[in-house]
Amino acid sequence: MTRKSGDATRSTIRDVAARAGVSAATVSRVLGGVYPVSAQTRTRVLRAVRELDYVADARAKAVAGAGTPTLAFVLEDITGPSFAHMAHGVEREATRLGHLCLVCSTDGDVRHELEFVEMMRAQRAAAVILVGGAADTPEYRERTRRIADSLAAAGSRLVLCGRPPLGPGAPVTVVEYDNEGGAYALVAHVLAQGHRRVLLLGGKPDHTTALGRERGYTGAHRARGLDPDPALILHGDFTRDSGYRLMRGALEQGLEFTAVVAATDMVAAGALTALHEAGLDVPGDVSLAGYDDIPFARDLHPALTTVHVPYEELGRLAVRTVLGRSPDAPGEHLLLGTHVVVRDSVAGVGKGSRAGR
Amino acid sequence: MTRKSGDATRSTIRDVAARAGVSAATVSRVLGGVYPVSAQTRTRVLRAVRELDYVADARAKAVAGAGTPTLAFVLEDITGPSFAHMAHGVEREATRLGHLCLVCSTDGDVRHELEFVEMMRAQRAAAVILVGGAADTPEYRERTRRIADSLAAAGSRLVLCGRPPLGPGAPVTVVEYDNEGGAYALVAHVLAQGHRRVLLLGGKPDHTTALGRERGYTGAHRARGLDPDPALILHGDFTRDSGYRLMRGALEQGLEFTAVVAATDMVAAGALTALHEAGLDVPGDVSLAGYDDIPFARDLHPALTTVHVPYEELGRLAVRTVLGRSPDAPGEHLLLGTHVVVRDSVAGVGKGSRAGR
DNA sequence: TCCGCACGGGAAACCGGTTCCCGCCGGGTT
DNA sequence: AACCCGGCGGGAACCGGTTTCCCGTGCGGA
Repeated sequence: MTRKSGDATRSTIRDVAARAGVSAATVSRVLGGVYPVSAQTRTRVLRAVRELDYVADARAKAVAGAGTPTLAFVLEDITGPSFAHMAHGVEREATRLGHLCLVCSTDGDVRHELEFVEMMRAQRAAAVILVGGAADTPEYRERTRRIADSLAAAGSRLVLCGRPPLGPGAPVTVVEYDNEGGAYALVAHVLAQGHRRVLLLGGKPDHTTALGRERGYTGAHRARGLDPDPALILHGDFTRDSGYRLMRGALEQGLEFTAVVAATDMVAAGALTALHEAGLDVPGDVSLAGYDDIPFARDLHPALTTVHVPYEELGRLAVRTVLGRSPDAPGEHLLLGTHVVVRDSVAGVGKGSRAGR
Repeated sequence: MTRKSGDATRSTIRDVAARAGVSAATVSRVLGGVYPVSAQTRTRVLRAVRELDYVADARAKAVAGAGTPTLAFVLEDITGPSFAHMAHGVEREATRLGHLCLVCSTDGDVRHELEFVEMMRAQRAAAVILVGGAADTPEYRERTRRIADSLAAAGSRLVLCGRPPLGPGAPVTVVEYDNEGGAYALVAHVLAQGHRRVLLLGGKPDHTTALGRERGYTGAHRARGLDPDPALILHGDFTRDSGYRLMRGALEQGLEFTAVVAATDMVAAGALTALHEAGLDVPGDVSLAGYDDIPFARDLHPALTTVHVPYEELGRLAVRTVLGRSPDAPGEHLLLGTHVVVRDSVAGVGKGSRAGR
């Protein structure tokens, strides 16, 4: 009777051993590398492996203590350009170092984040990398702290990538960038052009990233002895649609401003078309700035002034820092620099009509 | 002596059993769900689990035959918007169905693709999803065919997502979209506006996706009895920078054309900037169209006419189709529709100066 | 009172690998 | 000729779970 189609039988190491006429231990040694094996045995085993198209079960290896551990990263939405770049950095560096990557996206749901981390713990991931910001509430801190402890106790480690530390003593590796500083420099640049009423199209009110950028906005004002009008701070999320809606709303509402600072380039993109639709010229009537420096920022018209964030580097650093590190070493904190890249969307004030009615 | 910090000891099921005063089998049963266990025993076990913060090792479960298999997807670069959307679809549907996702990016290197698939086979992934196009050479087909067979023999399955089938009889699930049809409709739309010399900013010459779009371009011409000038077909890749470079080159070279069709929206974005830098108005002087309908296509100025591809749906379908399917069922082939979305970047010919010198 | 059955739980085999430990065998030394 | 030593390979324990098989107990019915 021939092999019925559908028998989908993987061969095990013992099948290989039987076919090569040796023991399973020997097969393992041939494949494993270092243990001395005679040339003749080796070729017999390798032939059997080839004939059976055998590949050792990575999970069984892992259980037995061999095998390279996998890395896990959890992010909100792989679709966001900055997330994607961080993820890319993580993934590249991980595979360069020979690790596989598990990925989960939470869609912004905190419960999912929790579930995923639990799953990653079950997978015995070498590290769990939380990519991107999060809603910063007391419960969040406490919960994340517990996760970090739990991971550390299991020999793994939590990494916060693009998210601020939890507080002293948490067994967490933090790799973030100077979020506030970037916003500060950007807004300072805008103010230096003479703008005094600059609209902030922010993110969710308690989101760490949004918060940092908002602090930079406020700080840059204060540094000039200015007090930003709270009415000029709007909240949405980091999507293109949010920028569009917020901008339309502000326009319809007759808010007065001469410049707009968007929380992200995507938000800026949406805001830009809203501005265009309202017949306003950028930067003639209104100046506009973004944040993130995603690749197509220069393809907007006018090319978008924004702040550059080394997202990919961030991801790479996250994995490089966390691997080869004792699981319960004290927290480590890396802070990467940002810089504003000046293009054409911010100009001096008072060169055109003015927004608002 | 207290627990020294650094002992990073995971607890095993036997630890839990010992603490609860039962056997490991019982712990497994309590956690597993269905087997009858007395209420008292259950609570004792659960308490021990909680006290030890125990999580069962997913890899050990997998070896023992329990546990949910993971899914794997391999793509070129998570950073590309269309890739990201497919990945998102895959990931969302997979977690909805309770599966974890492994991700690898090949950076366009075929050898990496091969390595990764081998790794996924070692991981005993339920399915391996190849996301996005690839260079279509005879070796590619043969190699991929072998991979498919090998995966099928191991009870897994290869899925091609956004990539054409390999030929008859391959144990492969294909979920793609009407790449050629979309390009055909788009170029037909451009031709209908009176354009006769339309420049194609294509992808790599033998890339499946690029090829399909090129076929659509040619087909639309032929259908009108036109013969496209080969000099108007340029090759690059799918990035923004490629579009920019190609467009600049075409302009400097003095190529004659009244419309530009870009292989992707990203390419179109780069091309648009090059056009603007050359002082040309779009669509006054030159019409421009893209492909993919990525979210910010409408934020370019003018808003980009493009073809919409249901990328996320594609990813979702890929996992839904492949799960709950016998591993060596005959090949299945799903083809999703595309449609052109008309915005402002394509206008009638002869309304402005003209590109080329 | 005795039998049988359902219920709950333990021992052990198993999943597919790795690795420790030991024994065999051939060759060089004394 | 006896001894020792080193290179190879096999048996078995182990990793951390699941599942089969079996047994002791307590209960209800005859």
